Amino acid sequence: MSKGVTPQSKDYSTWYTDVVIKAGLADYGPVKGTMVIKPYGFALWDNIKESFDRMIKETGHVNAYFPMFIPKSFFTREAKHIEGFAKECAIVTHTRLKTDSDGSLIVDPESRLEEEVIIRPTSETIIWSMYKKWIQSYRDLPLLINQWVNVVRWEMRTRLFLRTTEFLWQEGHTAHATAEEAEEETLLILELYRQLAEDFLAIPVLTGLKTEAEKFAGAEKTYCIEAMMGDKRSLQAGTSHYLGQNFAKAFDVTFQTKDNKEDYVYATSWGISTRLVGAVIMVHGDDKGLRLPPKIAPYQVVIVPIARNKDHEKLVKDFIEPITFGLKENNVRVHEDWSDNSPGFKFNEWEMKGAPIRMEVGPRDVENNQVVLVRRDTNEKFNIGKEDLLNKIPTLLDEIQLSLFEQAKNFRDENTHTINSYDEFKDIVSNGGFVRCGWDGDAVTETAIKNETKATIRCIPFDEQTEGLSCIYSGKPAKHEVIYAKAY
RNA sequence: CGGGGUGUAGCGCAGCCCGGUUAGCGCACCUGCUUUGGGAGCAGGGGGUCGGAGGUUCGAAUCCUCUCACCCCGACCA
Repeated sequence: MSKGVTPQSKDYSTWYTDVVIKAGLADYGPVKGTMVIKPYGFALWDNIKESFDRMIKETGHVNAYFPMFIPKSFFTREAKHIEGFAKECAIVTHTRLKTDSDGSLIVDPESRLEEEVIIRPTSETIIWSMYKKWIQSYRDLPLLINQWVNVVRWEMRTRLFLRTTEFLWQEGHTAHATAEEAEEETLLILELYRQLAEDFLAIPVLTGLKTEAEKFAGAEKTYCIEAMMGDKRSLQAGTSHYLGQNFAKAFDVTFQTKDNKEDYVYATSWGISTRLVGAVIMVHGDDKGLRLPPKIAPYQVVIVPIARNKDHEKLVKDFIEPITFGLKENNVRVHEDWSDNSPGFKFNEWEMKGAPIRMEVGPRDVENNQVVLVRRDTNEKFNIGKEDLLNKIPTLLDEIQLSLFEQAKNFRDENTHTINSYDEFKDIVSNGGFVRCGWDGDAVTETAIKNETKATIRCIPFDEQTEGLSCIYSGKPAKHEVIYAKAY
């Protein structure tokens, strides 16, 4: 195994894969497109999960579990929904294996299912089939259910965390008595996603609405958070859908209103996935590897002891012990690396793994009653007295969290352009970056631009300014100001 | 699904053209000693149905046929 990773400037996607593998986040599974999330990578997902789980519980949502197997017939109910997912479904057709006459293992043809079962690519259909049973009156509403599960979308090309055949996510599915309330819910969740991304993952995001072409199959409106990766391409980091009455009608979910009338239920659904781990890697990572925001880092402080002999070892160990204890008392996730590797190796290793703070402790430090701290975000290296540590570390972690966000935000802003001509547009888009420009609102224009440049409308931002703006392609008056970029 | 490529130790590869000792190298791994403030050194060691099947041959990693798998590039997706 070679040292280091392929530099970003040489080949960004190889850099990405190198980091994922060498930082020990994930590995390839035996079936094409599958991924094993290793403990260090899963810790990241666990932290994201815990944080968001807390947010939705504080806003009245509850967790449940629905089966991963969905009757095929459910998918025929909502026309656009089936159209959106038909091409990437895994289907269970048999329930048994048997040994053939020549000793090989085969699918038992006798075990063929009468109705095939679809492995969920998303759970709207099965959830709404159940909601039909659970909802009778306005008193049953709103119904605010979420689940943390795996889903399967059979993809042609895959990339670890960003696009895999099976991935983990949360999917929220809510039912409401009015359209207004459902829309409010959609936007509330979008705001929670924004907070999660910005305050927790230190990833600045644009919020806005997807165009008709880009919205979720079966939705009335799709809102999204959209982030710029280190190669200036865009990544959809979370989506929140207002479903109107589409699924209620497809699954015949009605309720009695206060004034004793019958109406279809209004719905939302929303999701974030393990793709967010990919976003963290690509937004913050550098040529040394990961740079993890402290709030998500499995270890916020990694202590590298330096000892030339057994005496030193004992000296350093005794010195570190109360530090580790004190940090843990202060809810700092700290790790002592006593592995057999050389200090130099450990420095590189923990830089690869993105630990926000490295603490070096050797005999010299013990003698001076101090330690050496190194910030992963700035490479800044400094000495600090032992007695100041417990105060300084939490502050420093906050600083790193903020500094990573600021760096990412500056990068995005520097690479976001407002432009006046289509030539300029093509130029910027081909070199990577966001373009903010006018769009006449016509799907034909959208498709034409996509075919000519491979860039898509990432979102119609909430803060759009259409006054005096004209369409970058057709020259007609702009219906919307939009963000264009090449996307993952 | 169209185009290109690769299968030899855990990983990365050489050997193949031109068949011939016991299939080799780097990294990783194991043991021991010396080391440790930016990827340590030396010595010893373990590990292979050469992707699979068939064929040619006295003899196949090497030549022929078939097959399987995976990777990269183009149309869809969180």
